[in-house]
Amino acid sequence: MSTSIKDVAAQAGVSVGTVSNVLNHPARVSPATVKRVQRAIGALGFVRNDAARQLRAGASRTIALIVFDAANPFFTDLARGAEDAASTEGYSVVLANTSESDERESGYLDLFEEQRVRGILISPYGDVEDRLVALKGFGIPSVLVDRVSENEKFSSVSVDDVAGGLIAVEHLLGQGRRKIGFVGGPAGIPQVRDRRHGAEKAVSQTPGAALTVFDTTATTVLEGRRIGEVIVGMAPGERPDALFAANDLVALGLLQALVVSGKLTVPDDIALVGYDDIDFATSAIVPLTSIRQPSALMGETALKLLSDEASDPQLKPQRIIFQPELVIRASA
Amino acid sequence: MSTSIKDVAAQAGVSVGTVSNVLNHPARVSPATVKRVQRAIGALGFVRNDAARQLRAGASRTIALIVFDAANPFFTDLARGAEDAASTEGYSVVLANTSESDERESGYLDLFEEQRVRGILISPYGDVEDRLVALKGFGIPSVLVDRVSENEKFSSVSVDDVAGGLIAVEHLLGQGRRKIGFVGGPAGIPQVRDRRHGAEKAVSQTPGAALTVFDTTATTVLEGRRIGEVIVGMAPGERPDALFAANDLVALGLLQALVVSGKLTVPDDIALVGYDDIDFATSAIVPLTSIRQPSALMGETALKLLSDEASDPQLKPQRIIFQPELVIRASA
DNA sequence: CTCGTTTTTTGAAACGATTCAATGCTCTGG
DNA sequence: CCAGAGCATTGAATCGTTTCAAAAAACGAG
Repeated sequence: MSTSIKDVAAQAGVSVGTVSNVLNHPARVSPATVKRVQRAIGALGFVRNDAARQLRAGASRTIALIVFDAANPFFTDLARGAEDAASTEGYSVVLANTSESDERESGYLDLFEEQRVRGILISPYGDVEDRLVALKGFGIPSVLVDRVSENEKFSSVSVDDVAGGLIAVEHLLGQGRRKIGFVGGPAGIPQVRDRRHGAEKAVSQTPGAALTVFDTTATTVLEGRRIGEVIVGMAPGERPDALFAANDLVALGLLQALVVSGKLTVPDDIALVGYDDIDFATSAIVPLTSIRQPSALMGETALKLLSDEASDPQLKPQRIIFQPELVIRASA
Repeated sequence: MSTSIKDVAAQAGVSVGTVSNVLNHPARVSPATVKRVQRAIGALGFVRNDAARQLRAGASRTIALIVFDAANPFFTDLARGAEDAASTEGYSVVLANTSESDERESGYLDLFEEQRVRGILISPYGDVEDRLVALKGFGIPSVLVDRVSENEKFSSVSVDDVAGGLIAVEHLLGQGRRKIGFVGGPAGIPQVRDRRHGAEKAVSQTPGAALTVFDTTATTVLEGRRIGEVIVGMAPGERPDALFAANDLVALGLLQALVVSGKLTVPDDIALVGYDDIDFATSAIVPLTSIRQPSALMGETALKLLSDEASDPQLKPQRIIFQPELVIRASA
């Protein structure tokens, strides 16, 4: 049906081996022949059949990136970093969004296993480490992103959330605030837990400082608003003079509730620090001080680790932990 | 290296043809044999090699979705719709994000052509119709999303943005507002142009109504804020009593500027309608009245069209246009 | 002009599945 | 007991590349 390498060979008057060499190792072929073959390719509109190539060559040039929430700006930034790195290394990245479904996550793992992708970048949703071990045995390496490997079997790229919580609250303490509120939850989420631990650590190092925890059922704008209203309703003596939110969505919700009330100003009455430094943080009513994670760099790094592991499967797993960074704006 | 269908056949004591039938046409094989083969598959940890399958069978079960901004909630919703539909039709969807780069868009088209994907869902960024025509001749159909096909060669799924503009402004007029402001730009973007045309149409149908256009350089929160400050600074007599924003980001920016000024209230002094109904619209300071596009449904529909076209290439292109819907909240 | 070396080209053998005509087997009815 | 129908199974051919040992061609030195 479609033109194959054989047709190209006939058209150019060379053997199929030569055409293949033009495609994959041009240096081995004389310049004149290269030109002739390329002309034939152009004339016939030949497109290499990747399935056949992969079947024979064994390895694909595709890397899969599996995330559980493609809508989260953090992941889209990370994806962009991975794509950039991939294109310089000669790989292509395809994205799979599992929409927080175990079933779909496992379905995509099946798909990519059948496709024999070169490697998998994954921010796991369900419990997939066993599955990834099997894939590794099968010759498909993985690198975890935004999550460290529990059994040390995989390389991972993540951020030190304890440090993030620490610098956020240290910043608030440094401005003389003493009654700190931590807003976030549920406590089961590793990221939330770590950020809170960092906050507790900072408070415990400063005499006279205290931390109150406001638990949320999710890290959303709505939950932030709910807590914000609670705080507005508190007696002035009880009320925190600074808030650290588990992420920027929660922080934006808090901000809205405080501003709308008309009773409290940010940062004069209450200072506020968020987490993630999403685009919206800059353009909030009061531009938000936040903790930035190097999302694109994380994607880039993860891809490089994966690429290294793909070329040398013996490589032992590396754990890379980035340090977050405080971005000071108007809210604290 | 890894186990092949041949190993499974040996283990189960059947021929390779039978193993293949178990995998693809279980009905043709006796139940006892199916069971025996499946046991062998399990014991050996066999995973079908998709490259070999595709090489022989000709067609892949993968559909590519190419978008130029994976961070836009509209596209992530659309992707979710497409994925849902795909899984019921037995396809898998992989995402490619071109990040508004012509070069990358064309690179992904190359990749998917080599991979012989079953079809392509694309929200084009650059000028790729010629490229898509070539792909079609090659046996790979495409369906355009959120953009109609200029040359009628492709099926498309989009939204009637003129109608969207019309119902938005009719709603404002219905509340007695007469001095309408349209905020959006640049005028070159098809979506912006159409929404504005709809607004003009509504105004022209109502005696005494007038439309002022506030041009923006991009549809962002920042630009919305900028215009919002301009409007706050206008003399009360000149000032619009209602605003229609080209999208929700602009609307949120406007809202922030108006609220922060403390001089104007929404919706009493100025009513406000946005477009897209993004998640943030609900949780804005004043919950935003907006125009909703059925993004997930659009993805679902596009995938079905593509699936139909994949099974019958003769099918003539269909143009499906959804009607947008007014979602009334507090801002107008 | 010849011999040895290097560069270029050749072509057949994989890769691992699917397909399909051919064969083997099991019933059923006469 | 046999012919014929209907299932189940077989296995060789095939898809379009890449690979690599071997052949051919080109080149240089003596």
